[in-house]
Amino acid sequence: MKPNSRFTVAIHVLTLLAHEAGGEPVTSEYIAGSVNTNPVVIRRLLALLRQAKLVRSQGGPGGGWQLTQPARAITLRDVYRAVQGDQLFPMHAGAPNPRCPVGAGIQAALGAPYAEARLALERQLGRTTVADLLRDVRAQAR
Amino acid sequence: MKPNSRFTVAIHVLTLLAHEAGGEPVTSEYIAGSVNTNPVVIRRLLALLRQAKLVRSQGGPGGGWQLTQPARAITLRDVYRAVQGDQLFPMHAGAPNPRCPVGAGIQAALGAPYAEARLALERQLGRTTVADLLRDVRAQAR
DNA sequence: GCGCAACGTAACGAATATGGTTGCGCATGA
DNA sequence: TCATGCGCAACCATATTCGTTACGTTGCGC
Repeated sequence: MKPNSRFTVAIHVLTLLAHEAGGEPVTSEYIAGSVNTNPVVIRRLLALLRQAKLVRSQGGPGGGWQLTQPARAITLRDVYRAVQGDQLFPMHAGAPNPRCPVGAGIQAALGAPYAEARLALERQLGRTTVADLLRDVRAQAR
Repeated sequence: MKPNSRFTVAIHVLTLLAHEAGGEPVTSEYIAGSVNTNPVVIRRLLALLRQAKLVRSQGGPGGGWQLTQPARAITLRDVYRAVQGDQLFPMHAGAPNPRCPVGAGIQAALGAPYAEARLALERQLGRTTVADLLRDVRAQAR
């Protein structure tokens, strides 16, 4: 899948917006230059972040993208939930054989462990904020 | 990313082996019947689990697959590490722009949070064993 | 009102990953 | 020696992602 770099790119973009915060809105073309991709790709991704109310966009000249919250208030958990809609651990492609005792019950049995695993992951992601990353990136630049 | 059902299928297979433990080795064809897929797919997956020393295989008539450890000793963390070789959160496809301060440092800044997130996930997965799942599946069957 | 700048979105294609299938070689045990 | 079952490579179908083009829409400034 698999290579789904949405999460990493989303964090990159938000960190960039935090870096430029306070000035003019940032255009998707500028962002695309930093990520090294196409503006449309960025807009597609930012549409997800806007649904999650992490950013807002403005059309017209002088328009672009801005954070709706201080970077300190945005955790990686928020980003994860905004862009990673699919299941962490997908189930079988086709359903397992219901006539086999294990096949019949395995998916139900996995529900709780999978949910707990996702919670544990999100709990840890909640400990890092975009502000943390921005500080780290700026420290590297020296 | 996505659909990588290897993890779920691997757990299914191990639970099935635990269910049949004590008797004859189980053939990949029989397992494929429970998972509802092709024997070759099962053998490909079991090859990974064998590398991790979770199962052993035997050729010839009466051959098949068996667990190398009691189900109580196999955690979902072991399975995860055996079949999920790739990064949890892939980085950018192409490298970000090194002339942008954020692009230059974001991947390095993400190293620690990503590693901690993976650890948290694995720690939680380590709390469930194949024996737990087998008990759950058998309880459902009643 | 006009025009430009920028987003919004649909449509298409290339590249890649995954899962399924076939085929054939090899080891093993009766 | 022969049938059984694994080992493995090759191939195809499908799905997803990412990139790109194209076109519509919005909002600001003149």
